[in-house]
Amino acid sequence: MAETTPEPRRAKVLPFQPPRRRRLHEDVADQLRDAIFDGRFAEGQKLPPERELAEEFSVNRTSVREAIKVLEGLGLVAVRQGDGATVRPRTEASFDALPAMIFHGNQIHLGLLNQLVEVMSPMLLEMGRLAIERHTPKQLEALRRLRDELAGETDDGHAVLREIVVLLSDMTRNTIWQMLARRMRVFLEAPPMAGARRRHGRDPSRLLPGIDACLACIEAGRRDDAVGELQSILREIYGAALHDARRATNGDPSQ
Amino acid sequence: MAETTPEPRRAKVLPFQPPRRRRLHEDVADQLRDAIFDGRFAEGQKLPPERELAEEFSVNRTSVREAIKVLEGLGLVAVRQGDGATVRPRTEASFDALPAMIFHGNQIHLGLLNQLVEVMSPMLLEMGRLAIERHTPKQLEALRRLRDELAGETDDGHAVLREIVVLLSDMTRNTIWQMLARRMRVFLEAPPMAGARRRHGRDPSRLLPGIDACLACIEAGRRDDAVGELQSILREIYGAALHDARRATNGDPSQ
DNA sequence: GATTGACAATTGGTTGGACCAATGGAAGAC
DNA sequence: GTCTTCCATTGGTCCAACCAATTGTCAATC
Repeated sequence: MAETTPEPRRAKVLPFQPPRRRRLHEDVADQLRDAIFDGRFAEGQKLPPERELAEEFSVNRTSVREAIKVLEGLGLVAVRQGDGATVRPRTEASFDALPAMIFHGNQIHLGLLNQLVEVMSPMLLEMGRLAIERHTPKQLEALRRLRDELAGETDDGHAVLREIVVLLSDMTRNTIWQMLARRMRVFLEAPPMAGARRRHGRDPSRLLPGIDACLACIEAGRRDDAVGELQSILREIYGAALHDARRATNGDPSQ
Repeated sequence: MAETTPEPRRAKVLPFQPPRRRRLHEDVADQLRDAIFDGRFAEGQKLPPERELAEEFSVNRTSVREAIKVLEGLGLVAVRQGDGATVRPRTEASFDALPAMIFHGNQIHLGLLNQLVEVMSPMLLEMGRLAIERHTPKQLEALRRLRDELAGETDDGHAVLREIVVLLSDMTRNTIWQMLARRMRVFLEAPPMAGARRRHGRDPSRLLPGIDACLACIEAGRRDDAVGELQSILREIYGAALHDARRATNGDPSQ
């Protein structure tokens, strides 16, 4: 496991995605899901019978069933034997359905994204507060390493940022926060958001002064000040994200 | 739809549950899920092949596949063709898996429940803050009606409390909060939690003074004071819930 | 005429079996 | 040793059939 050459490790040229062979039912599920969000299947309305959908999609009924099972898991439809699959109210949906609700094709549902930020903003601040309160020296050291990585040459500063959020969640010693932080990556890595950031996003290294200030406060034992710095950083991040999203949907010239 | 007899509406004799015929794959999924949480399948370990599980459960391979699809949706396993289904780290799980993680058979995972309260406590307070800020007169009226329902004879005060939380989420005019509040019901209605409350729970009407105080502050336009009252109410609720849960797991004499 | 009960069509649930496709390790070639 | 080839394992898809719940219909009954 020990590197023979101590020189800085090679940065990945591109963030290649593993080819992840798409399964049929995933394709079917995505199309049905989008149809629901489009309103082509309204709340309370019934999906066509499985046998009919199978013919329409030109796949076996099995694949349609698996797709509907996914939608059921997302809380988008309720299935009853003898009856059919009924579209449930949007507010009953699972959080796992949120990315698809917000990122629609290449469009971004700005209203929902704003609402999400409104919810997550105080949440992340609270998470940071706990992290500052409970971290171990070893974790603080890891945080400093990530800070240095952000400062040095890195192929994807945004990825480092995500790592920082995950590390903060670990610092809270709270499993729920850990789950939350890890689930959040799904939003940040959603293609429309990642694309917008790639085209319009500012360099994450702009956050370094704030991070350094926050670290300094932590080391000095001034926790409240550290939380204040954290709040500034979060505001900056949210602002940038919303800005990128807005530009991505309102006529993007570079697209 | 108008009642011909204006007398108080009949209270349901029993909280009958619809028979909800259990589907095979749900049973299989539950057993596998519990096996994962028990540690019978550790992180990184592989589940037995579908064909083997089918034989073990004495069901068709299709049912096993649907069950595994559910686990995949919950983020508990990762499936790869040609390889198998690998158990993922607990922190990667979906929130939808949380109820099963916390309520295990008749036991309650007190540690996790505490962590959940730690996360939800500031969240709900923030939700209430928005509700107080943005509510419409009509919604406030609905809130007063729920308050009166809690004060009068009601068959299930806890159900009314849940209604109040949902109403508060609607007041925020934020879809994400609405989804959150509605998803939360799953936790509160989980059999072990509901049972503990039925056996040890105090009457929710004890919260009436706090609720009235909060309403008074809202009407007087003193929002900050209203939030303060809300905080007291939440603390009371959390305390009671944790108390009930503790008694439910630590040798319950009435059981 | 209203209610009840039997019936049939519709639709999801389950089964068994077959074959395709990706993975990973084992055997063999160099 | 290293690389390639091959094959057993395992998930993915398909097909055809039958079971089971739901719903509406319609005749029998009161």
